Amino acid sequence: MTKRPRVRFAPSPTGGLHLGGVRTVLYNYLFAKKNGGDFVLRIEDTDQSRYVPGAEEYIFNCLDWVGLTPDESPLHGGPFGPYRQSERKPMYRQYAEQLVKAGHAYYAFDTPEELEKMRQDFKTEQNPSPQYDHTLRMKMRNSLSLSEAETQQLLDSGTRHVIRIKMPEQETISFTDMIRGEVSFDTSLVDDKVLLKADNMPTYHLAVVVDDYLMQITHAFRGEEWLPSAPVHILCWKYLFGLDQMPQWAHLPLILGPNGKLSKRDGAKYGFPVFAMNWTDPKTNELTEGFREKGFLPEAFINLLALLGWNDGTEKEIFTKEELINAFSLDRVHSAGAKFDYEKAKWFNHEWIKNADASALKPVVKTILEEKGLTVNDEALLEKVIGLVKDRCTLLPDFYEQAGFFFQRPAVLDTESVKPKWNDAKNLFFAEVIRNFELSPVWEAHELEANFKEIAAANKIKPGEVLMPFRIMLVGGKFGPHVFDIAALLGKEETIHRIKNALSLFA
RNA sequence: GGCCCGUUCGUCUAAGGGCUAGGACACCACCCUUUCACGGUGGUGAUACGGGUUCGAAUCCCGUACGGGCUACCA
Repeated sequence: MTKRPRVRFAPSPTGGLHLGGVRTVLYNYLFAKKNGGDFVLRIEDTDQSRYVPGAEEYIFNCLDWVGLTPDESPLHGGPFGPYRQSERKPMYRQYAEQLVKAGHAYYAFDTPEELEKMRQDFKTEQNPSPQYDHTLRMKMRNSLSLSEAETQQLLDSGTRHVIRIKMPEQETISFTDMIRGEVSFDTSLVDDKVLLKADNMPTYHLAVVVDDYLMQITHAFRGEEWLPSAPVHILCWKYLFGLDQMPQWAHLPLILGPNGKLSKRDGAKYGFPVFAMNWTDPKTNELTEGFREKGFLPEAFINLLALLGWNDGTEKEIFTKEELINAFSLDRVHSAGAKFDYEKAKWFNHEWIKNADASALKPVVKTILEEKGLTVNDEALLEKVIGLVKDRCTLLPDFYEQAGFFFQRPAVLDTESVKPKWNDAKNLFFAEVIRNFELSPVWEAHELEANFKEIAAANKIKPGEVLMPFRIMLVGGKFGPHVFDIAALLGKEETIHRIKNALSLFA
């Protein structure tokens, strides 16, 4: 009986894909998959002046990276195409005309200059931004204020014009939002929004209802910033297709930055990514950093986004995509905006790295090490190294700091931490360690540690005095996993080489 | 200015009339660790305010304050 759910994400390809955008995709996707429905991606490219080359492809790459693949899209096709609004251009005018004929919309001939003049002329302290609404429309040049003959004449002569919705004067529009419940608006306070632009492209307001209808969308999710224009869309639905055809709406809470709606500026200012992946503005060449390049795992990214405004009612916080699909429900989405906390975001990533199998991490870690100029030719070693250090990596590039010394001898050693307390006894001790290691038949961490400590005891040296120098010999500084684990993985030859080399520097 | 939405630790949140208001991040302390992390234990820390309704309100209602969004031939 109930229709198969169809949801859609409708970005405009004007730049990088924002955190909030990805979360909207995610909630759409989760809802669709949870309820056995379809997830449609539609490109809202009705503003030709804002066309940005590469932005659409970028969006697809982002979705690919996070693994939220649409069932229908300009790229994947589907039975309701085309999925790019610019390619649907011829469809829209008839609906706008239909509204004019029914008396719900009208032609408006005002030029941008005239509109600007109106805004200036009627601007007062009480009303800083005058609207093109029922109080003003008879003072403007449109098919309501002009005679039929004048209107026809303007139309016939090909005068540039738009079609505006005629908002009723005394009506209350209300609907039930899936997240915030009953919401209502007084139509006398809403302006006569443009539905069809002078270039025959629809505005968002017309396009969203026409396309949602034509694409048989059952549930429409979007950011809360759209709430104020909901009455326009609802009226269009009512006049064009009937309210019983209208999808159910859910206005998602906003993701906030330190001051208001999170913007890419916030990212630059406070040092965290806002876009899913790196985005370079083709005009300015300005690069905005993305979560992927910052070193986030896509699974972690999805996970942290899901929990920004939603929870399953338990204390569980780490979810795989499948678990999210299973647990997701819109009525557990918060209605209040959520401030983005980068520290918590990093914690999610750390959890995912810690819990990941070393083998699963191997390809991406290898890429990172190689990008930093290291050569990795022993895959088995790499896997062991990852297993050893992943607990201390929060972001993927941390693997370079934590594991780089396995693949490259440390360029500089922290000799200052050793030299002041260095003496002949230690020299002799390490000489003996070298002899012992050279003869050691087995090369294994516990064995090495036992031998090391035996030699220390025999030389009346406390292990604590030589452990740190040993570490610095191998890794260059005071960091890394257990020294003997490091030595074990480094191998006999390399370990001894590093001891000898360091000895010459410490003396 | 107008309209709309919102308000529980610094942050993300749980608790849909009945508990010492719970968890997580961050922070602090201790333990583990002869490095740094991981891990473990504990701690600091919140119902914006004022009125109702009720035997009883974080929870329901009203007002105030504060925050956010919108107010384009942009989405």
